[in-house]
Amino acid sequence: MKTMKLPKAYEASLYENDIYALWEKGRCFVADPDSHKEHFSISMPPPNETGTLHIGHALFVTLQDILARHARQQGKDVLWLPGTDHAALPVNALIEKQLTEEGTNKHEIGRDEFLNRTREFVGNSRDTINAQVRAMGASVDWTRARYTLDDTLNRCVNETFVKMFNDGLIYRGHRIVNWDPNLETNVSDDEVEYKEEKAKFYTFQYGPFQISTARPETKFGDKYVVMHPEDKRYKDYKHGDTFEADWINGPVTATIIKDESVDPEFGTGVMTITPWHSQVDFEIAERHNLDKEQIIDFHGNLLPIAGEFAGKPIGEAREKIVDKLAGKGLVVSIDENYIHNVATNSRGKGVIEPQIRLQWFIDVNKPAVDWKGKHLSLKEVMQSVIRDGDIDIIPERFEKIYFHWIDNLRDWCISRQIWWGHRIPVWYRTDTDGREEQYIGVLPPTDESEGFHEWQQDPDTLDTWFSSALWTWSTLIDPSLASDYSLSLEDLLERSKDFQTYHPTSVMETGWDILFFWVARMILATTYTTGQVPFKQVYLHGLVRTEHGKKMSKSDPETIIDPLEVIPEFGTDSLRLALIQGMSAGNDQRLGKSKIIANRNFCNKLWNIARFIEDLVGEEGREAAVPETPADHWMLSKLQQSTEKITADLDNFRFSEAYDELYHFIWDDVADWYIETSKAQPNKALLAYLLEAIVTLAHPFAPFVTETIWQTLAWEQESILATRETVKPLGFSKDKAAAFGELQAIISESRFITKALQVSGSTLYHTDEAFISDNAALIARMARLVAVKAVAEGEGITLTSTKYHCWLDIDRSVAQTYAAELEGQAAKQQAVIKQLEGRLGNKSYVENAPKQVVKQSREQLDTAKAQLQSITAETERFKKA
RNA sequence: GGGUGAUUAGCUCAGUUGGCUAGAGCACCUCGUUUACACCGAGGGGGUCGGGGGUUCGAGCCCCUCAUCACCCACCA
Repeated sequence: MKTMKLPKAYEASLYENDIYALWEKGRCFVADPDSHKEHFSISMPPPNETGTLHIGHALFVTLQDILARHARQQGKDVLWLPGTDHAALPVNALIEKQLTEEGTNKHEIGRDEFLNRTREFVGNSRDTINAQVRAMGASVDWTRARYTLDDTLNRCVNETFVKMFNDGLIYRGHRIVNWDPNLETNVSDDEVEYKEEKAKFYTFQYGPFQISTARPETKFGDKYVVMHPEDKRYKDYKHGDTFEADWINGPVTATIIKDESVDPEFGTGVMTITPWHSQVDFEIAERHNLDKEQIIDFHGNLLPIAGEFAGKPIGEAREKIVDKLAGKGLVVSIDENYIHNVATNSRGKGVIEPQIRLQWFIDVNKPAVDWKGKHLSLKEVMQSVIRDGDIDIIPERFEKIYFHWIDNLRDWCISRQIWWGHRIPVWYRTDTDGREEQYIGVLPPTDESEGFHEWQQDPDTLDTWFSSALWTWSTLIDPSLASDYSLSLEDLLERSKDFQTYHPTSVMETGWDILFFWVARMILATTYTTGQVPFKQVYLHGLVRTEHGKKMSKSDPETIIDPLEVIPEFGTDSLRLALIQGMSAGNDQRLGKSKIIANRNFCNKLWNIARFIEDLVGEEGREAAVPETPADHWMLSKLQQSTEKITADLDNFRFSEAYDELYHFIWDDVADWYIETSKAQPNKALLAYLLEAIVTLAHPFAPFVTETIWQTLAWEQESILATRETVKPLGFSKDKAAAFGELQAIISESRFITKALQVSGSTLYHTDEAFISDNAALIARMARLVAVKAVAEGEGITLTSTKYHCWLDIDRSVAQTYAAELEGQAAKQQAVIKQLEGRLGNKSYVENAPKQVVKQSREQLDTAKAQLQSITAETERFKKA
C-alpha cells in the first residue's frame, strides 16, 4: 500500500475489511493482565443472538470503542470484552414461530429436538452478529469472547442460584405472576408494558351493592365485596357480614371485607375481587386470608366454574355474560368510553393474564448481604452503592429514576416456562408414597436410593436477565478453572487472573432503556456474589430515532437507518461520527442520511489532508520537526489546545463536544489555515509531524480512515496506529503563535472587503512594516491579492482590525458603497463598548467577578475601542472624499 | 396519580461548575476551478435561547410559575 498513489476520494469499502484484519492479526486488542500499565476494562453489552446488527448496536459499539481506543492512547492496558446473549424469550418465540409455519409445535418435537434446533440457529446468528461488530470497528478482545449460555457462565449461574438459595434469598411459592398465554410463560414486572385502550365499563347490581368492572368474564368466582372501612355510605355493613346475591350462574353467598386499599372516590366505592387474576385483589386476599379461585386457564379460556361458558375464550364470552346479566336485570349501566390500561408482554406483544403459579423468586427485602460492615437486603445494597458514590451514573438524573424503581421493586420472579435458557438447578423425586424430595445443587444429584423414583429436574428455565446480571464477572472467570468442580465459587473468583485484574470494570456503557432490566440487576447480583460493584461508572446513552423523531421500527422500513446498508455505501467511520455528533448523555437523538453524508465528507477531508502532505513531504517526513514561521508556532499551539480539550472531554464522556473540537480543529485550523499557508511557506517535517498528530487524535473517532492513512505513510515503518499512544507535544513560542493571529486578521479583512465590493486584483499597501514585508507572499496568496507592497504614504481602504497600518488600493468611487458597511460595524462596536463600559463601571462587578473575567473585559474593551477608532477614522476619510 | 426530560437560526441539535458580543451541521444567498479535497474554497444573511416573574454585578444555564411535546413509573375495580 505504501507506494500507491492515493485516489482523490476516500472509498471506505476498499480498505475497511483489510484494516480490521490487520488489527486482529496484529493482536492489537488483546488485553494483557500481566502488563505494568494501568488496567481499563469495559464489558460489552452482549447483543441478542436473534438477528442482525441494528443502529442501537452501532451506537454502543461506537461509544465504547472511542473509550477503549482513547484509553489505549493514554497508555492503558485495555480489556473490552465482547459476547452475545442467548436471549431466551425472543429466540424461543422465533423458533416457535418457525415450528408453527412448518405445521408442528414444540410439544410435538420434544425438548431435546427443540434445543438442538435452537442451538443451530443461534450458532449462525452469533457468527453473523460478531462479524457485524467487527465491521463497526470494535476494538474488542475476541480471544475472550463469551456467550451467556456457555459452560463457564452456566456454572456461574448455578453457583449463584445455589448460594442465594442457601442464604434464603431464593424461594419457591404460589404467587401471582404476569402470565403470557401466547408464549406460555410468565414474565417479570419490568417486561410488562401497559397500553391505553378504550373499553366498556359495566356497572352491575350485586346484592345490595353496585359494582363496576371492565372484565365481566372474571367475575364468576367473586364472593367478596370490598369497601373502605371509613366509607360512611356503607357504615351499616360490618366486616365479615354475609349476604345473598343473584349472580351470573345463580345465587351466591358473599362476604363483606373492609380494606383501606379501596378508593371511596372511584365508582361506587365498592368492588368485588378476583384474587387469582389481579395483583391488587391477590394482595387484599392475602391480607384477609380469603379464598382464591382460578377462573381462566393458562390458554386464556374459561374454566368449569363459568358453567355454560366453560371452555370459551374470554374475549368471546364477555358480551354473552353481559347479556345474561342483563336478562336478570342486573346491568345498571354501561360506560362506552372507559379508558383503561391493558397489560401486554413487551417482548411477545401478547396480552398478560395475571395468574397464580408456583414459581421461583428472589427476595429483595431479606437482609442477607454483608456490605461494608452491615447486613443488608439486596434492595438496600442497590441503594447504598449509588448513594455512597461507589457507582456514578451519568447523566446523574437517572440516579433518581433508579431509586424510584427500587422503591417500587417487588420480589423478582426468575423462573420461565420456556425451554431455551439456563435450566433451574433444582431436582425433585418422590418416594413410593408420593412424598416429594427436593435437591438444589450446582451439579445434578447422583444418588439413586431405593424406594424413590428418578430425579426430575425442574422444567423451568431462568429469566435471561439472571445470567446477564452476572455478565461483568462471570465473563472473567477462567474457563479451565470453571470445569473443575472441586473448586468453590470463591476459589474461582480468587484464582481467575482476569477477574482479579479487570473487575470491577471501569465503566458500563449502555442505553437508559435497560437501566432496570440489566444495570440494576448487575448491581444486585454482582455485589451479592463477589462483594464488589460490577463497574465504577455507568454512562447511559439515548435511543436513536428516525429523522422525524419516531422509533425506528421494522414496519416502517423507509425511515430505518440500517448500518448494514450505510457501512458499504458511506463507510463505518461516517456512521460512527454521525452517531456521536450532537449526541448528549441520556438524550434520544435523530439520525438521517444528511448527517452521515456530512461526516463522510469529513473523512474525505482527512484523506485529502493526508494526500496533500504525503505528496509534498515524501521522504523528508523522517526529519525532526522544528517550528519556524508564526504559522508553525500557531499550529502547534492549536494542536496542544485541541488535544487537551478532546482528552478532557473524552475523560468526562462528552463525546459530542470532543468530536466538535476535533472536527473544527482539523477542518478549520489544519486544512483551511495551516495547509493553505503551507502552500506559500511549507515546513515539511512539521507537516509530517502534524499529520501523525491529527490521525492519532482522530483515531478513536474514525479508526478506519486514520489507520488507512497511517498505512500509506512513506516515512513510517511497519507500525499500527491502533496501538500507538498520543503523539508527544512539540514546544512553541506563544508570541509567535499570537503573531499569526495578526496575519489571520489582515487576511480575513482583506477577503471581506474585496468580497463585499466585488473587486479583484487589489494590492495591499503598508507603511513599510517589517512584519508585513516578511509575510507578504503569504498574505497575498491567502487573501488573493496581486501584491503586498511597502510605500511611504497612500490612499485606499484602511484595514481596521489590525494594529499595522495597511490599506487596499481600491478606487474611492467603488469604495463608497463600503461606507454603509462601515457604519454598521461602527454601531456594532459602539454597542459592545457601551455594554463593556457599563459592566466595568459597576463596582459590584469589578469587586465580585473573578479577576480573570474582569481582565478579559478590559482587554475586550480596549480592542473594541481601538477598532472603533480605526473605523471612525476610515469613515471620516470617506466623508471627505 | 407520581416523576423525568425537551422547548436555542428554516430543519436537526451542542452549549461542562452562571462570565456569551449565543455556536455547529444541513439548508439558503453571493463569488470562485488557486499545485489536497466540488465529498471543495472564500464571503454573507438568519436567533428578544417557549411565556411570565425572581435571585445575581452578570442568567440559555439557578429558583418559582404557566404552556406545549416526549418519555418513564404506578395503576383504580
